Amino acid sequence: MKKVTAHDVARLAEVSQSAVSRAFTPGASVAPDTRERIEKAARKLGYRPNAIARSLITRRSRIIGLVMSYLENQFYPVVIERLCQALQRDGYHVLLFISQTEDADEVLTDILQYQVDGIVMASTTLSSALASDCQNAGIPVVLFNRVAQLGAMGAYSTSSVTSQNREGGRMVGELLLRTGHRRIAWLAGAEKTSTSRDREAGLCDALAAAGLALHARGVGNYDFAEARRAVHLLFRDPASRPDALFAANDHMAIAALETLRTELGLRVPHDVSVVGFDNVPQAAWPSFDLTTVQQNIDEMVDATRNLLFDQLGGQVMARSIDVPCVLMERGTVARRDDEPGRKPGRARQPA
Amino acid sequence: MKKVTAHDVARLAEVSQSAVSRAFTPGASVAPDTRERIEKAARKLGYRPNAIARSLITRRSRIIGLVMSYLENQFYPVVIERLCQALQRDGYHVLLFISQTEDADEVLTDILQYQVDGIVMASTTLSSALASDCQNAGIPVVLFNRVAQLGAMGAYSTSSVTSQNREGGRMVGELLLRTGHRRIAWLAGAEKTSTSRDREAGLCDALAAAGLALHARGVGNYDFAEARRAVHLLFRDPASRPDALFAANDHMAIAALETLRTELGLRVPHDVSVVGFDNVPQAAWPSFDLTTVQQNIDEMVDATRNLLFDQLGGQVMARSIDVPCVLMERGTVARRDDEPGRKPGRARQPA
DNA sequence: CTGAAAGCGCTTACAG
DNA sequence: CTGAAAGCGCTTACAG
Repeated sequence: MKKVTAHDVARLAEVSQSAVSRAFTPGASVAPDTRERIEKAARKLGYRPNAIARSLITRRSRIIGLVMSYLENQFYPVVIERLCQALQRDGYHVLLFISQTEDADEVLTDILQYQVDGIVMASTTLSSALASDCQNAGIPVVLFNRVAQLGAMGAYSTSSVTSQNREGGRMVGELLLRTGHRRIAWLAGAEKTSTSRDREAGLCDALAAAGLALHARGVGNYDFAEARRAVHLLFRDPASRPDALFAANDHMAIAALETLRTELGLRVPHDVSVVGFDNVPQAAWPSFDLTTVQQNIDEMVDATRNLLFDQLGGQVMARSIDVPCVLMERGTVARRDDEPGRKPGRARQPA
Repeated sequence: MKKVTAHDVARLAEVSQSAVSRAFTPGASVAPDTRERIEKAARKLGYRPNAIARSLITRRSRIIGLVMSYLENQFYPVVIERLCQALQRDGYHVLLFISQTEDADEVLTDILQYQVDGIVMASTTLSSALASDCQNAGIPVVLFNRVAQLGAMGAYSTSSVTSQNREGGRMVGELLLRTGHRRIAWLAGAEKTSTSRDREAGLCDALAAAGLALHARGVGNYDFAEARRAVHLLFRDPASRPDALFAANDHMAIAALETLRTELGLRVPHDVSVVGFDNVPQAAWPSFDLTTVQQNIDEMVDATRNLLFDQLGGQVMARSIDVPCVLMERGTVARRDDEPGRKPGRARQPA
């Protein structure tokens, strides 16, 4: 029941407590036979160095705070898993916080008390006030899958790791155009997130290059039920029904698929094409076979790790890294070239 | 950049460091105006008490270690989310560890160094040797969704929270029997897990009560791809094809659904009924509409919290709690009463 | 290589 | 109510 400390081990091994500490510090100089005596005593007593005490004196906790807001989207569990494993490999550990909202400010006060060495925020952002607090405290923050909103002054920026979302959106736009779609609808995520905005911007880039604009636009707020409602609205009028729907993430794309098939009696991709973003595990399930844009999680995790550790060292400037994403063509996009009754210039706008 | 400590605040507020500490300790006695001065100074300096230092002196970290092994099964992300939130409400935090295997021994050494106040292990178990280590160290451990394997001596037992898995299995068996199924197959999870064994036992209880036995049995090891292979084997021979398949969890049930429909050309539930266990979010999606047994996560989380906190107090004995689960009847089970060519006694065994 | 000593930032009896 | 002091379990110069 009593916790065994380095002193106890020292006593048993007949050395000083300092020696015990050295024996457990990689690279410290201890004579081989001393080390052996210490290790034997430690084993006998079941001694484990107290990481809390070590953190206090070294002023590094080897803990990274991870803030998440919702795990229903299967993308995030995968992120947690990969990130934890990567960090564990480096001898770091993850203190997990669930924030109810995208704005993680209140959770942060908590985190900071734990003297984390760094913070990664996935699917959440923080106010520029708190970002500057962290900067002052010398705690690196990296946003995962979000980009910092520039503060009023643009004064504090936070490092971030994302996919090349705009490029990804553009790829989808081009695919849809190439396969003959003309009435392309966009299903937005949370409007203020960079992911949703950038992907939409990319889509619009592609459309604009072809002299087109968005045919319609709904907001699903990255939520299953809201996406369902938005799809109902988007497809309410048969006369102006979209021929393709690009959802800001797979979670909503799947909601759309379910709604289109089950509630609206439309066939995908025969009547409508659907594309998502993320490439969550379910996208590959035969029931969905969803065409989507794959976010390269391993590369994103790696970039996060690197940003974190670079900034742990010294006072490095915030940096943003965006990793390429790749189009995963599966079964939810049809070719519409030969679609009967198609009116090519229908949605065309004057440049 | 410099960290601000209680001393800094004390100096500015012109009080002792002890006073500052008291001002941040709920229930400690500080004069109102002193407290005000301190709070003002703290605000000005951006002071946040160092939780690490506090942990060292109070010998309670208010950190709970959470060990998980695989998050692909959507049941676990939901568990993480609820458990984190519940613990955060109590002022505790979660240090998350991902273990590659069901056996979490190696990860535990790590955890123990962090002086966690308690450990919850979900989808993992630990050796009785380590369980006894934890017991000696006074660190409560509760298994979530697993039950302790009794050690060789039966000496150390670990607290656990599960659903009433056997009862759940029995309910499924009875449902299947009631709806006229006779050739009932079982798709096991990982064979050594209590969940898989208990659910199977419940199913067999129900069958035995009707004078039946398992028609066939496969092993999916709680894995999507393995479940798929097992389903192929189970349905290889058309002559002895099961009329119902009960999978040890939804993750495998969905794999079975996909395989049955896409690769084997069977209709569910027309040709085969399928039942799962967990009631993960996807089970409710129209594409699956999976009949399953719902695990009551909130109650399980609550029980976990209570077990943890009971044992935090004193030297309470390990306890096991099993919470009721409920049958969720959806669309993957058919009535087979009027099935043409059915042979009622086909699989009947002598008692 | 090894030990005595200072100190990380707190909490908490103990006096006053 | 408040302060001086001890101490949580370590690490790390500093001498030797």
